[in-house]
Amino acid sequence: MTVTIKDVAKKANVAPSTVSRVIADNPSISEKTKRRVRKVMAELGYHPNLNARSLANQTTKTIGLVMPSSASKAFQNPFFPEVIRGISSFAHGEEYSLYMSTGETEEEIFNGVVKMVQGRQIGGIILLYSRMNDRILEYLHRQNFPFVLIGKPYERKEEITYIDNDNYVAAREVTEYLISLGHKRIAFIGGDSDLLVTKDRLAGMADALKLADISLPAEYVLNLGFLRESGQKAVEELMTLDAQPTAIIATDDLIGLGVLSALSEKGISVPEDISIVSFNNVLLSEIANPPLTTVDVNIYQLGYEAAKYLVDKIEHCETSPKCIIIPHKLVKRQTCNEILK
Amino acid sequence: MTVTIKDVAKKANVAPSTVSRVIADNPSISEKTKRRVRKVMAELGYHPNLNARSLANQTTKTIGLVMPSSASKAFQNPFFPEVIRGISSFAHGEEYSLYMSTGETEEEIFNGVVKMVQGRQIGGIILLYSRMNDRILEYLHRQNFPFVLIGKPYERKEEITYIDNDNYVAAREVTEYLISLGHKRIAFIGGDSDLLVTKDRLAGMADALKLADISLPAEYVLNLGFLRESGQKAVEELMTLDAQPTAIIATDDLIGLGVLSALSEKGISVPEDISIVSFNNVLLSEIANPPLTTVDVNIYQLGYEAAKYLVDKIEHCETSPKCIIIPHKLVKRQTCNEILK
DNA sequence: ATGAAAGCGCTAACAT
DNA sequence: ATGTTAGCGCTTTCAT
Repeated sequence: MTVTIKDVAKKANVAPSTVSRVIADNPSISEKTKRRVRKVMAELGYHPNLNARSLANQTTKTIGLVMPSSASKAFQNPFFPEVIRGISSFAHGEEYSLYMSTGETEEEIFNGVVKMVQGRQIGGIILLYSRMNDRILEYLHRQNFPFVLIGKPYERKEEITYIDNDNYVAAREVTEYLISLGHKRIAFIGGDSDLLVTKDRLAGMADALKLADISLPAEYVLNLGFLRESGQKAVEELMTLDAQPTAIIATDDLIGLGVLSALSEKGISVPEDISIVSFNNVLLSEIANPPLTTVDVNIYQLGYEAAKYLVDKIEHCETSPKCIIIPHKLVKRQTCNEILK
Repeated sequence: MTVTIKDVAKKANVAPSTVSRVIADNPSISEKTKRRVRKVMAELGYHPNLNARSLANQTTKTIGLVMPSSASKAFQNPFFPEVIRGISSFAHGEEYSLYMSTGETEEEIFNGVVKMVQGRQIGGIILLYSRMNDRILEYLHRQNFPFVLIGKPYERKEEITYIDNDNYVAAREVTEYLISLGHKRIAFIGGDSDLLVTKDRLAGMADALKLADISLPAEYVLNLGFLRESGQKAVEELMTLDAQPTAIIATDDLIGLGVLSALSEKGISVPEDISIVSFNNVLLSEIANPPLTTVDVNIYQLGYEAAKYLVDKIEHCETSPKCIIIPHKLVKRQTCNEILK
């Protein structure tokens, strides 16, 4: 039924191995037979069975993707499509495809990873998030299976290849910017507190503040998850304070949006009454109303480089771990005002 | 190095075929040996090589996903993560995984599809978009390869299984709602005009208008792609008109957001000066400022059902094409006002 | 209830 | 430069 390498071989009067070599463009086959074989392949509509190939040579040109538990709606964050676009773009150039397992809980996801690793379905893995004490990361590292991390490893930084922004510096810059505008009461709204981005950005902010001799009261630091409610709840809490902040740093555009909308519901105007800076520069931060001032972290690039270094690892057995830092850039739009007093 | 079925067989003192049967939970193996074999599998940390399995039995539990050309940033629309979440959820229950090829241009995507189909990497395909004259759809249909469509086929409706909303009715309802609020000058901003959703929604709106004896001038119908600019440009055009619309129907929340922000830039307030309804009820429509009145099309459900019917097709050779309509619901938030005059 | 053996479609020594 | 052959790890008749 399906046309195999044998059919091609027969029709082209060569051995199956020759056909195989033609597919691999092996230099030891004469141009003449190559042409002939290729012609037959086209005529017959031959396409290699990739399972058979993978089985025979113990490799597969596919990359596994691991997202944070999709049950958590974090997945709705446009960050992910965008990293994937970056990954996909590099992958395509190298003829790699992408594979996703389908768990929802942490346990299921872990099992999915084991299954695709041991089941030999993928040649390497990209972790699209980074959190503390990650079981999956532990497993991959122990297995010595090729993987790269988007974000920063919690421990063993020297043994793991990861692609990240300099979130510490980015947050520092953002804070300094706010300070330069005259802000002294600056609040921080983060995503999940076990995510490393959250930690790094908070650290950067705290240091910038300290350097400027500005205090960061505990009530100004909120970690409420990555979603809308995060922004909403944060605003509730912040606004009951005696000393209300004049500026807010949100670790994610989605949170920034939530803050924006919560503020507007309360009749507080941005940037007149309060300034906001968020992170990521997702498409919709520009559509926001008013458009968000945000740190462009080059999401696409994060994905692209991740794929690149992973393929490197897979194909060239590139084993020495690397740390790749993608540049960021503050995009000033309309949510920050100077404070005069 | 890797532990195979033979290793297990040896250690459990049975034949490889027996192990294979244990994996398949074949009833003709005694519970006793099943237990024994399973124990050995656990001890050895055995995991089946899925390539080998696929090769041997010519099936594979993975679903291919096809998105619209990711070069077009349509992919940034949170619609996709959400459908995928739905797909993933059902798929997981059936132990299916997901596979994506990585093309960017139409041509590349098409080749990717052929490769995964002929390469026997996937057992079926879900098309996450539906447009006119789609080459991929043609191909799959001709090959008689199991696939389902999210959206509506342009032709041969009776031969294709598709999951869709009743976009025509939804648009009618939305329009009637607007009419009931007193609006008579209603504009339509659609995504790509060769997408079938756009057509259906426009048709529904047009009919509702006709029924109410309200005209729909050509200048009121804009199709400018799915993105932010779409909303922006549309507002530009609409606002130069002599008879400016008092309400806008946008076929997508992202467009709705764009409109919102463009309007606010011009100092036009929503819903006081102009009303907006959009479609999809993506997470961020709720975060919008003001929160968007939108049609919840149950994106997750679209994905879930798509996966369900695809698996049905694959496993039970369910061949008779079906049309599944997912219910929609108008979610009234804060972008529509009554018009008094 | 279990084993032996052939074969899925391909690659990779090893020959020639 | 090309053919022969033996697997890759699994499933599945066909025996027993």
